[in-house]
Amino acid sequence: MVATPDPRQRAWARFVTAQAMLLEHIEAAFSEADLPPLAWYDVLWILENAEHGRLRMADLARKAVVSRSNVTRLTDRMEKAGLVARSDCPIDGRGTVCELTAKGRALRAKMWPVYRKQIDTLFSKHLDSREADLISTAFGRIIDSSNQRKSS
Amino acid sequence: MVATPDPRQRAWARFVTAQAMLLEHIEAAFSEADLPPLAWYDVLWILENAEHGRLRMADLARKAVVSRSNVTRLTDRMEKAGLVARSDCPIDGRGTVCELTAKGRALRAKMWPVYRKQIDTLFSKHLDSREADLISTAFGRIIDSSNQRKSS
DNA sequence: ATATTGTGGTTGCATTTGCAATTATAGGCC
DNA sequence: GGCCTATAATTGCAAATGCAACCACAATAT
Repeated sequence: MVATPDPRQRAWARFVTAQAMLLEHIEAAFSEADLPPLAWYDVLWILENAEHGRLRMADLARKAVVSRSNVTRLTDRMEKAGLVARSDCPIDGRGTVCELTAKGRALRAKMWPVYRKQIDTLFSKHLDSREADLISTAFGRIIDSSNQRKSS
Repeated sequence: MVATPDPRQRAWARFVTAQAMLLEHIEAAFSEADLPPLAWYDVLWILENAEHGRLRMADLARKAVVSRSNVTRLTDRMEKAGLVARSDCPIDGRGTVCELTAKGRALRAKMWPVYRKQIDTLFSKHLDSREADLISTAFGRIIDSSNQRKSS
């Protein structure tokens, strides 16, 4: 490996590499526990924290950072598995609301310990709380700025 | 959004979200410039920094953090595009070495300014050098530990 | 009211990915 | 040498993804 001169570029490179490596471990852990992939967890978690456990498709897509069509297919599968339910939006005839079911809630609760364990051993374990706070605030800035570019 | 109590878990959440958002922007930038996806850049860059611009398939897979079969397909496409060339490994009859071509080198050079611009505006711009260093070292630890888990 | 333009969501199709075989060779052991 | 197991890389097939249409309805203008 050649040294990247700029510390920010090195940070970027490690950021990308770490992400890829950790996701691999996490998906493997879910798979070994006969649980669905991380993307499902994300959707369940987002819905669980939304008002009444429901969200419009587009909002769900934005929060989960996936494309519209992708969230359609994702919820197709999850609906088939009984984890969410779709219904027409009462205030917008075009819209659809995606709602968490009790089964979905239960699955999220079941997935969390597996996920948490991976986060702890792969990630949290290697950070002191000062570092964690710094990473949070720095990435918070990055996310905000990236969000603003959405309009373009 | 509900507040995640543990600062490390919040850091994790933002880490994952930021990654997804930034990759979206970066892929879009490559696409708009009629350039191939980031995965190709990664392979080209890895080869360019390897001895003689060549690497065994398995090593390439490890460095690029992709599965074996995936790297096979990736190099299939890149070979078809004339960016890399495969040949039998002289010291291991099973092996294949993947070598960067002049065309591949040229494409990497052409992609870099586009990539760099995205890294700068989306990522580097929001970090001071102290933060960048901290992120580098923290993620360096995380990557090392994750690598050690590979053996299991 | 009617036309026009915009937005929400889904679908079709091509590309890409992941996983489980499969093939070919290496390396140790007898 | 012959046998057994392990490793390198590829392939087939199913699943997931991205993109460009597409349909239905909303919102605005006239």
